[in-house]
Amino acid sequence: MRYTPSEIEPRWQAVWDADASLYAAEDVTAGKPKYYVLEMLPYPSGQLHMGHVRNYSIGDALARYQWMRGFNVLHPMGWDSFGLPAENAAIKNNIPPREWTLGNIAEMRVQMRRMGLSYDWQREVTTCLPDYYKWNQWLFLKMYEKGLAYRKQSKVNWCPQCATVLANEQVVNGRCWRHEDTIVEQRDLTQWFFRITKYADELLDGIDKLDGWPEKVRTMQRNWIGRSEGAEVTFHVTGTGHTITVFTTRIDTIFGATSVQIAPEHPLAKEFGAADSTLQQQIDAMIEQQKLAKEADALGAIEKQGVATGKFATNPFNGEQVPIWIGNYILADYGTGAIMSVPAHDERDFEFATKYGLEIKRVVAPNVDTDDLALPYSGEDEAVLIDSGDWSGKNPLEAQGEMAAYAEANGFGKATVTYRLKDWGVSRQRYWGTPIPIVYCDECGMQPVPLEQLPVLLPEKIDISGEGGSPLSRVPEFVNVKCPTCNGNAKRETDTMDTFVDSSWYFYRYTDAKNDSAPFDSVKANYWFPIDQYIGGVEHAILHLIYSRYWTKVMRDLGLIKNDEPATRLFTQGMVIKNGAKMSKSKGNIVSPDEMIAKYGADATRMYALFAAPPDRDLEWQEDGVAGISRFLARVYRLTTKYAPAIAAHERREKKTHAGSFAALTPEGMKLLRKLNQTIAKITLDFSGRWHFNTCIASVMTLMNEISASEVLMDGGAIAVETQTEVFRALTLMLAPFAPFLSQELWVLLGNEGPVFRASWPVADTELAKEDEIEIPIQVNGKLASVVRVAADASEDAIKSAAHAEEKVASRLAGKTIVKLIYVPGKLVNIVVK
RNA sequence: GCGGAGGUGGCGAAAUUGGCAGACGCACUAGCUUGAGGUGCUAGCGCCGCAAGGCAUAGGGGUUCAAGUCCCCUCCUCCGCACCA
Repeated sequence: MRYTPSEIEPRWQAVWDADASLYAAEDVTAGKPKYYVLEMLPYPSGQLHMGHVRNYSIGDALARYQWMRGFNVLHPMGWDSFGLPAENAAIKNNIPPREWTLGNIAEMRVQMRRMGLSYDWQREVTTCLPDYYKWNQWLFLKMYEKGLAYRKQSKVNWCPQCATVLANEQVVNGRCWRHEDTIVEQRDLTQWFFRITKYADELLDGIDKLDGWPEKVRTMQRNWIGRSEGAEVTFHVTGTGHTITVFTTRIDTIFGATSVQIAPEHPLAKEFGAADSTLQQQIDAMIEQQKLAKEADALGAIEKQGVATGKFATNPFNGEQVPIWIGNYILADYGTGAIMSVPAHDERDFEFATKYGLEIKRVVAPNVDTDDLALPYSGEDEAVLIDSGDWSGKNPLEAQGEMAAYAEANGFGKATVTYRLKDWGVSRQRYWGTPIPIVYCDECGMQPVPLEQLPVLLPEKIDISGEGGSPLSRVPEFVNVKCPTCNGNAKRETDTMDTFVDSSWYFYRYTDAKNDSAPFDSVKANYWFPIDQYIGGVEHAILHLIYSRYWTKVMRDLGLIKNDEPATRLFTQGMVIKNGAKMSKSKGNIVSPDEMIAKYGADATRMYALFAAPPDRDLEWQEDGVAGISRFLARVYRLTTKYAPAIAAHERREKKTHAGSFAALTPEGMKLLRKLNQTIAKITLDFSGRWHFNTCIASVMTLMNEISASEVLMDGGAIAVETQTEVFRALTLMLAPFAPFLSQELWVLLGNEGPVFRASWPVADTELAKEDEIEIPIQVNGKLASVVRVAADASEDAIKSAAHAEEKVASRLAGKTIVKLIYVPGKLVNIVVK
């Protein structure tokens, strides 16, 4: 019989599609241990791409394996379905966003089913539907109540392409995360923010415990949070009532401060500029320069420039007057927007001071013997303070705490911590997102929409032009509303929420997807959480993955869940590339999954995605490789179906068929069973540990080669039907995580019933797996001379004499003296000669 | 510049604890089969060499009986961060 995936796959797909219970997770009362495996939900663009295929093939293999290992598996899927492409499609093709999106979802769901992915579709979550976004609004209001959602005016990132604001996390190299070629602008706007900074320390400290996450992601998150311990010190501006507070991590060097530098956007700069129009012009130029540099993501590249204000400030530690400068390299939105400049001990300050001829005053010296007294010197631990008043002679690290305490005691400073992390701006001036449930009343001011009035529905009839502000603001029926407090005329908030809000908690909704009285039932969430294995692309390392960690902590503090982190283990799979480059439309190197499936079948396509490289590495898509997998599956099919009738008739369904029949086992059968059990052991190990599916599949291929080589023996009766049963049964089970359609087909042909992935994973018999003969390499001076074949339990002496008996060994030993002989039991012999 | 991951045949890769480098697959070569057309099977396939043998895991050095694996130096590729005081 010929292997025809185009016949087998649709047939089983129809069976599976008709049975919603097939992949359903059991409820929380199931007596089994739970296992929550999750792949990141896709944006429904309408077409699955190879990155998805790879991501889902990994997750599906794991889900099926864990089912076979006896776990209660939760393996859901959903749609991150709000977002701009739907609006763009509406503008371009005049299709309503909802219609376009739901159409895409339907198409992609078909593609996923065609791939045979084992999702529990009863738990499907579609974020753009009111039954989901209602809970976004509900959670928003809970956060509003707790002061975690607030409105403020600030400088925000504006993507002209999206015509909306972006959060800091969504700006990549100064460009929009969705539009690589679009430079993000800076604008002043009033926006809604989530107070993620409140959880900065917990988010940072939690990283240490995420030992199931890739180090790379942990490092990126640490960098992003950017915690910096230091101190604030307040300087009085001479002759005015003003003060300047600086932030420094090196308060110990304050006796070496020779100027104070403030950002051009610092409030005092404005003050100074007001009295001096030349100065104001210089300040304006710097502001413009910083803005442009930020937009070009070249803040680090601008040349340091400054302008002296002519004003002075008093160093509260020693009473010295230092000049106040405005520096183009000082950022208004980090720390206090002002620094003290210590040229002797900071590289940047040194550069600046040298350029403008400012005083350089050494206050730290190395306390170890060194000739290198060059400045700037930034040593801390092996150093000592000099010319620093009462702190002279102290170690800098020690002095830092003391000096901050001193500043605090005297009212001009304190120890403090700053973060690079900023609050999460969530307002979007777009239509296709969750409406922010807030109403503005002339009388009562800002009012939250009462919970019982949720959801605030998106109006269906809307004209999206892509121009001029938030589309919702042009829908009077939406905007005009009665104030929930005074019932007077009021207006709705017309911005919608960032779509990253949707994906911050969607995985909780899977645990109770149809709940219409709460986002989910806490009992259910607490049973399933945390996620045991989360799988997705590394591109979300600081976007989705930091937001969802934050959201988990917020929901915990709202009493909804108990876990501190969403996922115990995270796996970031590599990219799928073609001809050395990431697949993309612009490069024209896209390979369509549908085309692959049509040509080779879903099984071969999925299996290739797992075989071609370890899952964490980039994978070069080679169609010839898919053809190779397809040939392999065809061989499995041909051989299994050849013996299946006899095996099925034999009707041996027990796990350990060989138990009573060892005596009847032929040496040839024994050999095959040995290989089988070695393969089971190898795959089981790789599955539980390193996830190297490529080597798993390679070892199944090796087994298959051995079975092929035994065909004559099976035909001739040298390998009995009992043994055949054992071999083909296990082979089929081992293929189930990788090639679900084929293994299901073979499972039934072998006389079994029910889903193959609910059968038990085979257990390796270590006794059977043992070799009775082993090969021992014989080295002479570390170089391979020969290999001897000996009984597995051969004595050291027997192996040594076998080694000496080898002609090639003897010839290399001739005329030499044996200095030493290394024998590693079961591994090798190395004869060292002179 | 800082941090991380990598560099092994023509290609994707394997070598899990320092112990036969290149499993498995692709491509290629030869033969058989098939007969129309990405068929199946058998054998070969790191490099040099007729062979014996030698040389090979980015390059150089070291430790060891033994190094892809451990240590030191250098080079290259990819990713992240980068005036954050």
